[in-house]
Amino acid sequence: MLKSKFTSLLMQWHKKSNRREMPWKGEKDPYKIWLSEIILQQTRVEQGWNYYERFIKKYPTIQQLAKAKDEEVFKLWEGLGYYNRCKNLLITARFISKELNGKFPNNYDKIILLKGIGPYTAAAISSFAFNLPYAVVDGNVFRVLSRVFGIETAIDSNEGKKEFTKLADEVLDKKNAGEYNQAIMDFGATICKPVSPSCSSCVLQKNCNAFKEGKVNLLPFKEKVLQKKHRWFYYFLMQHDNKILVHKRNQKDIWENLFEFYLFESSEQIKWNNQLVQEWLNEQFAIKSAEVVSVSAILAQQLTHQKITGQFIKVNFKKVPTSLQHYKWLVIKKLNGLAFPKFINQFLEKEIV
DNA sequence: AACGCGGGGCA
DNA sequence: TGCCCAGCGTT
Repeated sequence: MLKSKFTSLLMQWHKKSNRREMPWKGEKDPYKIWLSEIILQQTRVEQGWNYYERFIKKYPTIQQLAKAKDEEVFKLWEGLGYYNRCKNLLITARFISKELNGKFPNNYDKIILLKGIGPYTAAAISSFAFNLPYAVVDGNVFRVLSRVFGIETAIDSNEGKKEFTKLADEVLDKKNAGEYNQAIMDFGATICKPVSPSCSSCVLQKNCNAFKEGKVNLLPFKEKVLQKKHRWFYYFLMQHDNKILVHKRNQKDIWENLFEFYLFESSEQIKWNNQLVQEWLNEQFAIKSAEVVSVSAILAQQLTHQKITGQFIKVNFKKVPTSLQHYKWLVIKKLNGLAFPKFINQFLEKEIV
């Protein structure tokens, strides 16, 4: 199909048939567009929707976000995943607030320099807020273009990224970049879906290479295979005097910047029981004044790249061992002010600590 | 250029 | 269970 025909058919579809409403659509405030785009990175619209509304309500301007405390913002981000987005959100809000006098950069080259903003987000902000001619390339765009034009280059290869970026730029409606970008993403999300796309009602069907060749379900093509790790996390809820031991994760690992309890990680399963816990405590902390309160059922969580299995073990110290004195002891009532990973929250929700 | 990073929804 | 989602930073 001619590239110009693709563009005009897509724009016609958008004007006539697309009724996908979202809180940030038609928004012109670059702060709100930026916030929505960060939230939506690798995240479904439905999943990010409420987070967006809570952020805008609590922080209506970038200056207010910039002034917020880290822990408060992470608490609001809790459960959304990819927590580096939240860290970079704060870095960029504070940078713009302090160094740019609160004014969001208004051109692509400056926007893409901001932390947490890559080619996709820079194109999205440039086109939606400033109607600049930059084409977004996200999962939807890879899928639509690979199918319509029958491109089999792997989208997770460097070559593929270049090729699709070039094509995306060629089919962009440069005078209506914002509208076009909305159109192709909505089209990918509602018609040209990953699984069971609506080819029978697709306005591009007659011109779609993948449909003609029967390759719809083979495109887009990926070459990398996901490797999954299995880890065992045993969390000890060390309690003493209405306080509990918490720790902010600070390694380059999952859940960085989130809180957790005292973690004992193992590469294989451990069959804990009261006696084993007691022995382990004696060995680890060389004290006998710890009482094993309870050992939870085995819980599991499936992440994209890892499977976490583990248990929660409550321990009551009559006296805090010296080796734990430099850890952070938090009043239990304040637990709900901290952001925890889902794995921990699924335990806390049904358990009164 | 390759790899690691969450959580949810769907077939 | 496996795949994908309005991707990005690090090494």
